[in-house]
Amino acid sequence: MDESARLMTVLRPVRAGNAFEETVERLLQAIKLGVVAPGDKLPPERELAVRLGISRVTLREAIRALSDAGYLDVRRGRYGGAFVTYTPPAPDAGDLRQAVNEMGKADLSDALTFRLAVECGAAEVLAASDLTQDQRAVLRRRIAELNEAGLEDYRRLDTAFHLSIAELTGSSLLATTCADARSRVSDLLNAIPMLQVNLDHAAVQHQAIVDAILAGDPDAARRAVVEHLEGTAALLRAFLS
Amino acid sequence: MDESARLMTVLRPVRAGNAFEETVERLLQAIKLGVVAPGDKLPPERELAVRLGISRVTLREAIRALSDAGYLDVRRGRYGGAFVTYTPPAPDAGDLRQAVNEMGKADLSDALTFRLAVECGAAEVLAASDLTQDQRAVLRRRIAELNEAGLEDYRRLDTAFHLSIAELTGSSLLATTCADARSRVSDLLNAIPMLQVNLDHAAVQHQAIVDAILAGDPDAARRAVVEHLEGTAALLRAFLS
DNA sequence: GTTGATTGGGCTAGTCTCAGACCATTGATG
DNA sequence: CATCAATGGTCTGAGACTAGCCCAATCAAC
Repeated sequence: MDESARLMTVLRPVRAGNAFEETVERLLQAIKLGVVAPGDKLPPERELAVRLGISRVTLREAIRALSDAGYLDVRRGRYGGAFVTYTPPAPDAGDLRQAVNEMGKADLSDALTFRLAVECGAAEVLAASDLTQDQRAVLRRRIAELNEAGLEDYRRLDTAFHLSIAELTGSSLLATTCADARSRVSDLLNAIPMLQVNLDHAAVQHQAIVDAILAGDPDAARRAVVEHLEGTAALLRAFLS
Repeated sequence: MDESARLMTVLRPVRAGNAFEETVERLLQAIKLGVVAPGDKLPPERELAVRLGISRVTLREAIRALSDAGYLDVRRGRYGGAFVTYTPPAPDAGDLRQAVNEMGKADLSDALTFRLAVECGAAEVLAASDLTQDQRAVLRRRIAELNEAGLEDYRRLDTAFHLSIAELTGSSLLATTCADARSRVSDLLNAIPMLQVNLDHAAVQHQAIVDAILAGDPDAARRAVVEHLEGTAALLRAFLS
């Protein structure tokens, strides 16, 4: 509202924390989004440090912290590495209520709005572009994998499906932003009980999104994404005490 | 496409540069987006350092660099400060061609896609929400100011109009993201000659966006934003040699 | 077994960044 | 013209971060 709202927006902190903290956060994002699946290992420290643009010392501190916290199992020697041991906790309504309230009303609303906007934008952009057969195949494969998934893999493959939409636009900025938006609510989504009724609904909605994109209909894509995301968003908002 | 596309997305550099570089970038964003207008001054160093979450020493190095580069005029003593001296260079087709090609085809496409997605998303979210009278008034005021602007202030007020849409959603994440998207193409936009015919078109398109938002029609809002942004996007793409 | 490639573990010297204190300049105000 | 509050300018010691190097453990291949 205020004329100086833009000052707050642009002159915000340059860094979200020190290198160690930001690295922990990033690795946690990779783990929780299932980018490295349980049982898989992170890239070797030397390579990972280069990718993340930090020193190996700092990376090792972050890995150590995640290892201590039970997310990783680090093994030495050839064929060793940092193996992901984390599996999402079983959904629990009590945990959900607690997590939602820990986050705070304003932050939750911010995150949900953000996610809605960027995922809608990504789906629309994709629906508006001329898709190659390969791109169409990726979408179809992701949704097929998701539909065949057991409860074990559902969250990870759901994430993979959603992020694929942004990735297929070819914009890495958009892909990064959608991944960020998803990770801000991933703990909450994981705590939502997975009832068969809801999974069936989600499957129909996922199909509607894909159909709209493949049909090249941005308006339909937007509506499908809104319907899909608003369902969980309304549920989460209801948990605010 | 690749299964490991997500690895590239998530395990990207934790930091875009050192504290000095990131601070210069941020101040430049504030200046080029017109968050601090020419002739205005930045907040006092002590306050700004706290806002940016960096030490005064680092902030001063960044200010010094921008002062040396001619963006700021630093004056000591009471009522002193770092005054913005930068005014966007006169639009020039040659500069534009050069700037577009310096940026590279992939990055330009990425930035344009990103901006399209997030601005569409923001407009849709805003159109889908119940707007207060205050919010409606802000939108109307911004577009009125823009329509009355001289060539001098046009770019700054155009930016203000676009960013207001994201700000009005109440999501600071979304506002930040839109500001980032805009600043990635601001140099290019500034180099586009401002022909009266184009300004007239833009005014009509701006009005269409506001009308759709005020009418609560997300689909119409999306179409209006797409039409508005695709115009300049197509122009920029055409400049790729 | 022995070897060798790959990987995590650890050390050091140097640079970047910070917090806090103090100095220098300016100009409105009395 | 003297005062003084606000602001930029400067210094210092401590801690964070880095690059580069070498050590230690592991295990497939020979």
